[in-house]
Amino acid sequence: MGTGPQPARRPTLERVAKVAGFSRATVSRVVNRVESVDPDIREVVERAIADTGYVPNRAARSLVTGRTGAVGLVVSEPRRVPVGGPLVSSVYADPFFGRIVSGILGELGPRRVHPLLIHVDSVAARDELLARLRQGEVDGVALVSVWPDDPLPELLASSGAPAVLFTRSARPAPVSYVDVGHRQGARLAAGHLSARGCRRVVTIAGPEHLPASQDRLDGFRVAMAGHGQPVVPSVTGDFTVAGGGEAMIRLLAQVPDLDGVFAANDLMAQGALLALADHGRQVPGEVAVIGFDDSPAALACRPPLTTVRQPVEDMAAEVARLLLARVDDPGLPPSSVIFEPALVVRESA
Amino acid sequence: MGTGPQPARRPTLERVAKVAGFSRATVSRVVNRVESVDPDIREVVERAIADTGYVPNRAARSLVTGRTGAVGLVVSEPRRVPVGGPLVSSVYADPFFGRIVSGILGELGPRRVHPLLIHVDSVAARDELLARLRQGEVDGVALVSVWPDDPLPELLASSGAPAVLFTRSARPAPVSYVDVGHRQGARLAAGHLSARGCRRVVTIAGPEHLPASQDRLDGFRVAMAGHGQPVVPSVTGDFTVAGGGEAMIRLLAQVPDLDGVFAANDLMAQGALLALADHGRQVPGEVAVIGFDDSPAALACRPPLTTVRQPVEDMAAEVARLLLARVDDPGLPPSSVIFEPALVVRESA
DNA sequence: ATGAAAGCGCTAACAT
DNA sequence: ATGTTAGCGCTTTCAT
Repeated sequence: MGTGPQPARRPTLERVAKVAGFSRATVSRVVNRVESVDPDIREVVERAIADTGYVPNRAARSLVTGRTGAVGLVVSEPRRVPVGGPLVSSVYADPFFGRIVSGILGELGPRRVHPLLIHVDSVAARDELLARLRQGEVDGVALVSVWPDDPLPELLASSGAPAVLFTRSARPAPVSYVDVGHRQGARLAAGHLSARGCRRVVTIAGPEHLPASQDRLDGFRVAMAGHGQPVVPSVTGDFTVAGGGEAMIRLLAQVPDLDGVFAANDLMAQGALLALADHGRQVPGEVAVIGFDDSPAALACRPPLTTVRQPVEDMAAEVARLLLARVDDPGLPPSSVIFEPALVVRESA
Repeated sequence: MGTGPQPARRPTLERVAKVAGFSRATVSRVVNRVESVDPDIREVVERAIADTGYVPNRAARSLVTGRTGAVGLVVSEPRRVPVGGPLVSSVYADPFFGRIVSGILGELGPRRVHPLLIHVDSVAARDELLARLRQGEVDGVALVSVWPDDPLPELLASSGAPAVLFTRSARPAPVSYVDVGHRQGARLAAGHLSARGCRRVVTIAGPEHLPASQDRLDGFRVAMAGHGQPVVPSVTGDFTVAGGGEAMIRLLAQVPDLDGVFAANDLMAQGALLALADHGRQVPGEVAVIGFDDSPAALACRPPLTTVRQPVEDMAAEVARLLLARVDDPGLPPSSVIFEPALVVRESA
């Protein structure tokens, strides 16, 4: 490799300009695809760029443009262990997170922007995020919050930085968000259970104060009332398999003759299925079970889980689109997109 | 609120200096915690920083220091759908990925560096990553590769940028990596199966050409030979539940009287369990099943899965430590850390 | 259409 | 111990 004795400094615009025989400004224009450049000159410059292996320096560009080309993918969640301890979070292990990452990456990748992963689990971390945002380290933020009553959406809104939430925030705030029709999904589940002839239906709700949990629960209750079951016993779970199992056991004790279960997510439905099997209940014969999400876990259940599908990847892609649009035009007003859920009938109900 | 469409310019060092009545250099020293600053002056400056709400501009700092404070978390995987199609990847939905993220975040967070998520699924994306690395957009890279014979480790090594791999690369390259004792884990599984009295054992291997798959398979075969079973029928799976189920069905057809199964990961073991149940085989009575990973899925299995535990979070944290050390001191030679696997006995074997 | 030159905000020599 | 100053590499008026 013909590199001289000089420490191999990366080629700069200056260098390319020298090689091409034109000014930095012209090379910059070519790099940034500005139209007004003579085709012949452009060609010469492009060759020089290729020859030198030039790549623009992000920091320098950032410094002048005020843009970084990176957005924050923020997961906001209360800390479970004392500060200083290891990071314990079930969010990342939940396939839901992975689906969000896939969707966001799919949309961001082609636009050449990458998400910076930021975990916010304390007030300090929150302040730091806000500071970084103000200071322009990221151009915007996609927020996934599982912190009940999370103040972050409001703070983001008042910071004025481009931000889009994955699911509505608990407290109303003027921020864009992408969500699924939780109530509608719950209604789908209620209708199916009811049509199957279930008359003593129960539900395993998600963590309290999370809008998604609340909406699924309310929606389900209202719909079941419409189907002639005015009271739906409910136990709160934590969106994990273990939590779903425990909730199911309590429900079984509370309503021994239950014949239908609606779990607020697939992982809890899976736990419910396991608990039901442990208690010798036949599914769907004696008890019908419906989950929510249509996560990969739904297929790993026995019997395969009937569930309310949430197009997470598409939703995440929409989050990315909305965010990018706001980074390009900060003046855009907040907007929201609600996706339709769909009932996926398998064997558990 | 009162904020105009123009984001108010952030306070700069200059401004803080003016407010404090000292020079930019002194303020910079305070910000960067340089010792040689008069305590009294430091206090004045600190108040000025608080009053102005100053936050250092990363880009400017980066431009002069050549550091960004961000590292790349790269997932390298061959593309499954044509370029232009959506991003289809099972990697992110695998709890394994989430555990890696948790581990890395836990180590990086306190050091205030954040991972930039980068998906590499084409030669173009690979070149871009390398360019970004050269150009200093990230200070280093943590690589998770599920691309058999991935050339990226070698390219990373020759790029000279700090890089650490999660698991050894297929082709030997002078790069640091963190891994688990695959052969040892496989040996543990073989020993347990054998001690239980299994005599017709089979294995569901991971994708070919991945060192991890190969090592688990070889290690298992060698160990079983030592236990008196010289030939271990094997079918290759793709690390998914569905893949494990299909492999199990083929194995059942091939070796109808099998009495033990070692799956190269928990997801495939889960699939195997499901298939076994569908075929009316009792686990662990008629067939004992052991997985690998000890992922959350292991507990969601029925019966709960006996498996070889891989301390993924700890390993990921070590990846982060090794990487950070190399960012701080680029002269450090490549090193590798191998974690010990452990047999976790539950009910499936 | 192209070039010259002025910074963007910061750190790090070098002076004092 | 503190201040002065010279850039880091780039985009962007403003001239030409």
